Amino acid sequence: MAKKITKQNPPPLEVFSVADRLHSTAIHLLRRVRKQDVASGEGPARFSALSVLVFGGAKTLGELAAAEQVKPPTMSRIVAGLARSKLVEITADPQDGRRMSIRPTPRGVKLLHEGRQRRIEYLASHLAELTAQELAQVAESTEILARVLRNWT
Amino acid sequence: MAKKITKQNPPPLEVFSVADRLHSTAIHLLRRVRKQDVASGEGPARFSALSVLVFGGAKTLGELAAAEQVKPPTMSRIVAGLARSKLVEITADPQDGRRMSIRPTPRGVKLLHEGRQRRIEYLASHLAELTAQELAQVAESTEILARVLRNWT
DNA sequence: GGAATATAGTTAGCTATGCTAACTAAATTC
DNA sequence: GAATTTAGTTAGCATAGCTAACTATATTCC
Repeated sequence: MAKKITKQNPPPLEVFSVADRLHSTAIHLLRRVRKQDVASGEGPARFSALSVLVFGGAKTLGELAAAEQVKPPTMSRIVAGLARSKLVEITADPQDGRRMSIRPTPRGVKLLHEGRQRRIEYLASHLAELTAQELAQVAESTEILARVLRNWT
Repeated sequence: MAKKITKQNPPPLEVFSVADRLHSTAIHLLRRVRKQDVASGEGPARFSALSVLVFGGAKTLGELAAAEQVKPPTMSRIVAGLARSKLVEITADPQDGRRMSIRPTPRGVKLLHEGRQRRIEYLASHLAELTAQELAQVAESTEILARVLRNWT
């Protein structure tokens, strides 16, 4: 197993510097890309929730809230907005009358893919200035961070 | 000079895949870290604007809005909030009565540094699970992306 | 079986952040 | 000195986050 730096040995200064720059870079990257999402008529929170449904299948409201790291009332409103735009449909759980099953409509799937396409094309057009090597580095680093996020408490 | 992929040759599929995962990872990373910022009593937009002032010195409202990529009315309200909390002070420009000069107060500088510390410690505590090699990879990739952002139109 | 408790979601109401449209006030141009 | 431009504000709308308090259904426990 690879050597791991754990919380028992406090992290070296280098980690703080990386954390700081990573944070600032992530903020400014998203601030730009977010505007593309808004062009679809749905805000980023709705978009992100819809993408969980499209790629992860039907979910209850609580599961969606947990996946998106927001509280149930917040997700309740996001889902209400998606339902109003007919991007998701909601059915009652026959086993448990308190639960709802939320699933994307064909319209929802279509809108997600279009928005995703628009956003990715925008980001990709800027990543296109990178060399193949740099792109590979960004790709690898993204996977590393995605793993950190999965282990996040 | 290294081979560059330019907009003249459309980007390969790989770029889209990286763009997509980068976007999703950035969203989820920030969603977690944002909660630490809120713990300081000021929201992320105020925090970010304050950091521009602390590291970049006094600015007019328009300059701040441009730096933060928001419209003037939005920045007007952010600055009003910072002023209400006595984190910035505002003086009129003696040369041009329409312009305002916004600068951080000592209290603002202190709060920024504390919040930054808290947020960075939080992020760093999770980056601490990485090996030195992985951390270096994330660091390098962050610099690459920061460069892309600087060149962004 | 029925009361107490736990769980899933909603409603109400607050704050913050984004926008556009329309305004005020100061500076500049003609 | 009138017209225009520029800097910032105000008003009003929508999204998105929260907590507190509510409803309705399930479960537990006597």
